[in-house]
Amino acid sequence: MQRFSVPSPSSYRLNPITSMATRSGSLIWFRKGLRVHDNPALEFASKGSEIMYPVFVIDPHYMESDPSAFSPGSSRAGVNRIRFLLESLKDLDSSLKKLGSRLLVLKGEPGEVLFRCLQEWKVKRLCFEYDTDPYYQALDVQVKDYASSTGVEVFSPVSHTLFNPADIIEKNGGKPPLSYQSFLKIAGEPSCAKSELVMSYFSLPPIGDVGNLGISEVPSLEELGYRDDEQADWTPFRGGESEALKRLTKSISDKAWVANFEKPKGDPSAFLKPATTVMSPYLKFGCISSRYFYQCLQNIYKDVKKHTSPPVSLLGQLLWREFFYTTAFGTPNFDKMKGNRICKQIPWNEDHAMLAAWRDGKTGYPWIDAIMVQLLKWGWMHHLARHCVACFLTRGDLFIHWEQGRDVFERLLIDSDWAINNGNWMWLSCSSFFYQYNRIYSPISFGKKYDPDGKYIRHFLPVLKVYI
DNA sequence: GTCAAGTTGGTATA
DNA sequence: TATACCAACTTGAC
Repeated sequence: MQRFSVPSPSSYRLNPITSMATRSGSLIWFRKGLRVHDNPALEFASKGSEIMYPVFVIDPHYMESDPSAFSPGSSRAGVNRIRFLLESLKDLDSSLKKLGSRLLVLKGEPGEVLFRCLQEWKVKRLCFEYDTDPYYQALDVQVKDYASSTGVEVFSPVSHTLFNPADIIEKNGGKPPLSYQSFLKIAGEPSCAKSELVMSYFSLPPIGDVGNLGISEVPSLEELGYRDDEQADWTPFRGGESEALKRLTKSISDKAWVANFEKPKGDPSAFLKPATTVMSPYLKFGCISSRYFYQCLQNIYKDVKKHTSPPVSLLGQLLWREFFYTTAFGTPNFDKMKGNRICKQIPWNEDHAMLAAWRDGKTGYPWIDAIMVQLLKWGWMHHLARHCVACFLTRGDLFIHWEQGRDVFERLLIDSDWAINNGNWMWLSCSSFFYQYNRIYSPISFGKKYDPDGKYIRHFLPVLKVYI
């Protein structure tokens, strides 16, 4: 069980630093974790290093425009998420510049680019946040092998999540808990509950000689091959750590709201002022630290007489994220029906025309179509709205494979997260975690309940304005 | 074997 | 407007 033996961040700190006399400096490789605050990889890279190379690698497959895709974007991501990522990188670059550093942007296949950097710059340390997604699990093995074979010390702390999923799986006897309540019991309190987080710096080490590796500034959308008129109604959510911290501060400024938050009671049709914090895209890219978010919530809970609890509370939402990260990490083929031991095997229908109608917001059910248009235009919709369209596509109405709905969400959501997206699609299709298939979200009455005047539907389906 | 499980719709009742 | 309750379901945890 090699993949579960990941040391905790604290044990890394105790390791002696083994530097080679001929090497100097460190390289911090940003992937997620696009922030300065509470970033242990950045902290370790900057400590005791005279020079530091902050690197982000643009993978053209992920970032560059693919005109053959079903919506504007790259082959793997919608343009809303690409833009969110670019904004996050610009903000990170600007924060680093204020501290005497900058973001070095390189283009190419990430592993190959990184090997070239390590060769050229002869750093003694490579630091990057540990990542449980299969893409990084595979890539990071190669990178770690390469680094250790060339005498580079690797520091890869767990800081994207509150818990190390491997720890929880180990505590549970080698398998992830499959119910939320048992997850809570096993997980207990995260270590960040009592630790102090490094939130800011006076300065960071300067960058060294970058050689001839094709370093650039953070590119614009146009430079990646997108036309600026490609999407008229952009997502209203701006990327970046600064925006994330502002949004968090504002979201939790109303202590009574935080204390009384109950996710199921939110209004999925509220779009001018969403019923939730909309912190998910910032958590996805690590523009905000989940551990800082956790501490902010605990400080508020301490100050109020009573507050809601998981699973429905705001803290409960952070823990849902941990739950899915843990089950995803401990389940082979988590993103597939076949070969996935926790997924019910269901003979789903093949229907490309219906799938396309669902995807493009053309089912004829205004409530369903408005939600899908919000997804296309904004890359975000309320959690319950996601439930409605996922139920509709799978067990509720069309009986189409959850993997096909998952693909559409994965591409279009600005907060698209591998573990959470796959977990929720299995949940909604009654393939795993939840099995009460007789509980169906009505594509008509559910919308009427929350949007009786059709304000939401009219906003995202303006063609209906004349009728309702 | 028993119990509990975040997030349904519809109806009855206060 | 809010709440209670029923119908009819499977599975994980213990």
